[in-house]
Amino acid sequence: MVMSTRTEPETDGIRVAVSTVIFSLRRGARGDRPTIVLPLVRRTRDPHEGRWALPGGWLDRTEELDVAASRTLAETTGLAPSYLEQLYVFGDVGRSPGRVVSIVYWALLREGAKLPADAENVAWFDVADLPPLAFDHEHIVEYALWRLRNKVGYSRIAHGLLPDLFTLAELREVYEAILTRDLDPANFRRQVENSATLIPTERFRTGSHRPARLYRYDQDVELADRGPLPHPTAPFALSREARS
Amino acid sequence: MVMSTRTEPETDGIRVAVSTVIFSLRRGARGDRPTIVLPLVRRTRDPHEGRWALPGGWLDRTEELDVAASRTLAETTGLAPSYLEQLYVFGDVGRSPGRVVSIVYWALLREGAKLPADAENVAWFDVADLPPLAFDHEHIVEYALWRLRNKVGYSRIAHGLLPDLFTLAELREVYEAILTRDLDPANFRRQVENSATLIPTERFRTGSHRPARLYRYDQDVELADRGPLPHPTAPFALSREARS
DNA sequence: ACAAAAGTGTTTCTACTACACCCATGT
DNA sequence: ACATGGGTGTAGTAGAAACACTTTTGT
Repeated sequence: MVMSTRTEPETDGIRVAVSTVIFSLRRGARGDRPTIVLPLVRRTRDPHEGRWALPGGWLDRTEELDVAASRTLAETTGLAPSYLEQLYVFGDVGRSPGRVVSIVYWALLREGAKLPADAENVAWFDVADLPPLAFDHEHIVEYALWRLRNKVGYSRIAHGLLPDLFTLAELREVYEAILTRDLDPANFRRQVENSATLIPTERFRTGSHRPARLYRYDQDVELADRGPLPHPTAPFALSREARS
Repeated sequence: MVMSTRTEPETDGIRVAVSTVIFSLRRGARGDRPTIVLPLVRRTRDPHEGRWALPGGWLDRTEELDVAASRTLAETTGLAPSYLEQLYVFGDVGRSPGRVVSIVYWALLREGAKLPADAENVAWFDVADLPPLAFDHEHIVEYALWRLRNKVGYSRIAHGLLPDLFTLAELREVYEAILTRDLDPANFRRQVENSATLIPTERFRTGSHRPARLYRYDQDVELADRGPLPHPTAPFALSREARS
């Protein structure tokens, strides 16, 4: 360790936090377009007490970054994400008392995620109708939505919001919810069929009108191209502890 | 401040560093395709002493993130970048002794950047022919190159490597250097002309064969779409202190 | 029978590609 | 004059968009 008696720039006292923007899907009344929702946590202590904020926490010294994101995600929702990616680092000097550098991830949860029964001060919000948020979290959510809308155009990321089996109409509705505009069902069908990322099954969704074929993921295709970055550490399977 | 006597996860002792991958352009013998180059710093102290590393330094508690990136960039090259963007945060537990979270930026410098005369232990390297690097900097450079190659396809980012006036052939050579493949001059011309991001001037580059028209940037068009992110803080004009 | 969603066919439009060709200058 | 890079023209191709149409179910 190099010690110096000169007055040097102060590099200690910077705290590192990890937060996650968690997107999921909520289907409303039958026939309505589904909406993108995210869970927020009501703050119970000082800066911005009472305001809604992104789930997060302090980074532990021995904890990988994506594990920290998965951990806070699991603590909030009790679930493991179907997709997790680093979003951005927000570290403006004035964004929080003291100097806090927030490493923000964004994640997808499959449709129908339920908050654990013991979850207090946690609630789902429609991204189109958010309350005032703590810190600069409104900007963060806005940027995460921008990233999601971009990524949906050139990757299979929308599949991360759906269960294992789904119809093409359900997949299209996910795209429509993210892009907030209607898509032509005929052209949409051809595009995803030509992309060779879906496997048709012999099962059908009945109950209304003509049955629709169910599709499933091609597990060999990644949800999104992450470039040369390594894959995230497998999140510890908090939601799978119950299996036999 | 909330104090606790329980044994809690340790969140102190994490250090925050800022590094920058700085790309510029080097033209070789006349007629050869230019190459993408970046400056590296030879480490003079312990972890990986003697190895080449990305320019960087510790984040000061009162310093904005992009200012820290600009600062280390200026300390290394004496110049201000034509483009600066956050790349990624690397924070693996094992990447460095102690826990270091590195916020990495990437930047472009216009062609022909010269290192300051007093620059010791700094040198330019062709990205296609790098020496072994310290820490995980090889992966970082690989990722930055991937981002550059992607971004060149959907933004005007290549202009950040050129001086104010340039020919279409020079611009095309930048694309070819980044993508490492030849482009059709005729089609390339039409693409950039249709993009309405260049303004033709009445000046021409002479000296060989038919003179080529010089173009300049349309200042109103951003180099790259940054989404809803705020623009970087204007880097303090270290290279412009001499004006009047 | 009819409504409504599933699924197919067809035309148009646009953008990129390949490549032939002409233009203007230095040697 | 001729070689060379600057610059234009044009036909072919692939994919997206628009929309008419057929199919299959529930009521």
